[in-house]
Amino acid sequence: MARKAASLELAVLGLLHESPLHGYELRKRLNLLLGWGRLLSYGSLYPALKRLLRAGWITEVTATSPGVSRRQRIVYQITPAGRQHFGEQITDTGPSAWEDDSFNTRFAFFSRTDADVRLRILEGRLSRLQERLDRAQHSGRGGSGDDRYLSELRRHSIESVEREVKWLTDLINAERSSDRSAEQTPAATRPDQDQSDTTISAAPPADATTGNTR
Amino acid sequence: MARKAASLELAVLGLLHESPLHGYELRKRLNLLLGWGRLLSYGSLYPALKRLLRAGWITEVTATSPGVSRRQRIVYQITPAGRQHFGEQITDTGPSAWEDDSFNTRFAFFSRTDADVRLRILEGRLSRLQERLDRAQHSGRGGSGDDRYLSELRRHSIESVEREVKWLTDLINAERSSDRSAEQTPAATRPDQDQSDTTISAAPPADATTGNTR
DNA sequence: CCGTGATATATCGTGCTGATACGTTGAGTC
DNA sequence: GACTCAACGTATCAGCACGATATATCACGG
Repeated sequence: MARKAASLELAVLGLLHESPLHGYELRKRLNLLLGWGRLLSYGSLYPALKRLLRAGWITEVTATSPGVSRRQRIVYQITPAGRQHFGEQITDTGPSAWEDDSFNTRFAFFSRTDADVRLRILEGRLSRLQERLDRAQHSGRGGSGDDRYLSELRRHSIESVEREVKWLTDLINAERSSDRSAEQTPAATRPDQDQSDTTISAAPPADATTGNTR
Repeated sequence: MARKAASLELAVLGLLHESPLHGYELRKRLNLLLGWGRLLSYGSLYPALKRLLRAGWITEVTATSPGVSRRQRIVYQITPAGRQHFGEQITDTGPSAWEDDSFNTRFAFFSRTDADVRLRILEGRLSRLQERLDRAQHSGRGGSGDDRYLSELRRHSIESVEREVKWLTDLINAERSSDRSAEQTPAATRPDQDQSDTTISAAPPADATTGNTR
């Protein structure tokens, strides 16, 4: 249960891993890190922080002003147990590491992840997207035959997923190269100035899509 | 309240507008129509149907077998009041018609929508996406400075939104053309065989994305 | 006939989302 | 110095989505 909850908690631990933060700042960073669309609400953040407190992964400290302001703020810190938990979770390639939220969170902390784990996660994500693509293409026209707008919507959705697939494929190739040749460029290494690539393009979480979701 | 709920109800009314359906079939079609990612669960569908029943927009009929099977099925039909409500909602360019779910639902029923309303919806959606783009580009590097993976994630997210923007722009131009020249090709009219277009590309709901969302 | 898988209806717990409330701090401005 | 206003900051609530699960019927093959 709580797939999304788990990835939110993981993201919080990841941010606190670097430095202690208070709620407001935490929300801003989370919104930058994940979620370019709808923003994370306090109604999700605070309950998540409480769960983390209960589990002993973080502690809270009431701090009084950093320099000028004497405004009270509640600062959250990660505990050693929390660091350990974060390490286990980020490494865990268990079921569900390829879902939208979970994948994004893990990807955001890739620089703290081992190369082999990175590869496993990228490949898992890739196969998950390919499944979506198959389902979408297989369904063909869905019920309503020849509606122009509907088929345009579908075309665009499929193209989006294809773009996403291409992105992952490039990342995987980059990982493999840097894996073989010592430990060089870890990231994307976009082929060239790109533009006018003959291959297909794919895109984001099918859900959202111009497509999507919802 | 209930942005998502409202768009789900609208989608159900839109499907029932064509023909009566039972729950199982309704779910399948909704999953084709919207949501290429996570599928709609009965835990959302049945409560939505109950809300629609309570409001008097649909009625349920227990049907016994279409041909061979004498299995009981509960078939839902739209009422005249439901048709009217659907017409009002689909035309309503009120606040919130540009959100991910809401926009997708409305777009899916574009062929039953007047040309001027289509344009208003597309333009509203466009400006909403442009806002996202501005926010994302403005934020620049968000806190963590130079993380290779993080910046790659951001780059891809932004590209996705740009692709989405381009899609909408093309659609709007197509609408304007067909608007001026009588009432011809309503849909996309992709420029040519496409591929290797020199312009930038944009994409789906920032949320999902490789970026993403949600 | 018995198992398997698609069809079909329904509910429950967990917790996300958007709205809202309330209070503080700092900067501008007249 | 008093006023306004936006950003900061913590917190809660109603409504509802989601995933899991329970139950049952039907078609088909072995």
